[in-house]
Amino acid sequence: MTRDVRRSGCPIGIALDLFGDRWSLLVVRDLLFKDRRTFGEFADSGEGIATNVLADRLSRLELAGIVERRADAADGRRAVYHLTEKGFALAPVLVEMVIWAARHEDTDAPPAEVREMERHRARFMASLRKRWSRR
Amino acid sequence: MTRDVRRSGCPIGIALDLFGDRWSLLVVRDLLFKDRRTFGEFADSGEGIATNVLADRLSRLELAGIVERRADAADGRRAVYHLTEKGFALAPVLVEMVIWAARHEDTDAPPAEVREMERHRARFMASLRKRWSRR
DNA sequence: TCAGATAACTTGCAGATCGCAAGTAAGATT
DNA sequence: AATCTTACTTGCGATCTGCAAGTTATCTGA
Repeated sequence: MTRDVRRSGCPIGIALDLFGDRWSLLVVRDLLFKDRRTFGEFADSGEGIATNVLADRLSRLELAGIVERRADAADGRRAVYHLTEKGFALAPVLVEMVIWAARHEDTDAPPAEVREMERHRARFMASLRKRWSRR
Repeated sequence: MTRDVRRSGCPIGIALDLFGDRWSLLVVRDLLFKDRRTFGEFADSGEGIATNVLADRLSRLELAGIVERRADAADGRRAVYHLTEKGFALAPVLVEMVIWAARHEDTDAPPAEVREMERHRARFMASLRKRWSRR
């Protein structure tokens, strides 16, 4: 991923500079919807990201201020990742992606949940924020 | 881009299989917000996509049913691309990306327009749909 | 009518990135 | 002390990207 230069001032271009690839948003998804927080949990999240690529994405996301890395006080080996406010603010993007994919592709998303997030976006966002805020 | 296999049933994973890269959503953006419709217009859209990559992305987007390619009746050289309904349905994803980037990065997006799309999402979507429907 | 232009790609190639397997280093567990 | 776990890093072949230069079909102006 060669995007160390910002190629335009277009907000979509800039966003894609930061997370326009196969993996970055999957990490954000893990942090937002699943309760995965560690390197190992991301690596085992089922889609088969290579560990070198995962390490690269985590450091890019951290550099972008989307993710924050904290050392685990209880276990010195462990690093715990969290979404920053800026990272959490990507939730609407992910929610719209889920709604889109659920409608137009064949997914595993439970239809009831998708309908809930679609019809009561604000309520759903509030519940996400609640979970996120006790990070 | 090697994503000819669907790696999971996760809606976000599936969405990223289809457009998780640096360029695909920029083509959708050009079709949705700018009025670019031809290969040459996409190629000259400023972010510097290589023509071989553009050709690849257009054919993938077409295969995914996001974009439709039509021969121009008036000019036999020209191909005109359009968003399908499925492609247009990505508008909320792009809108949320614009809002996110405008708030968290330094972009060229006019603040007034961003505020408009943020405070009156439904109205903004309706105006986009109107433009799109006379495609 | 025919010699350019033009549009939409395709090709070739070097360099960057990816996926995979196998390390490594530091800290925890037994 | 030996082993396990966790978070990475390294090496390498395969794939993808960016860049420049074609190619083909169609249009346009003299």
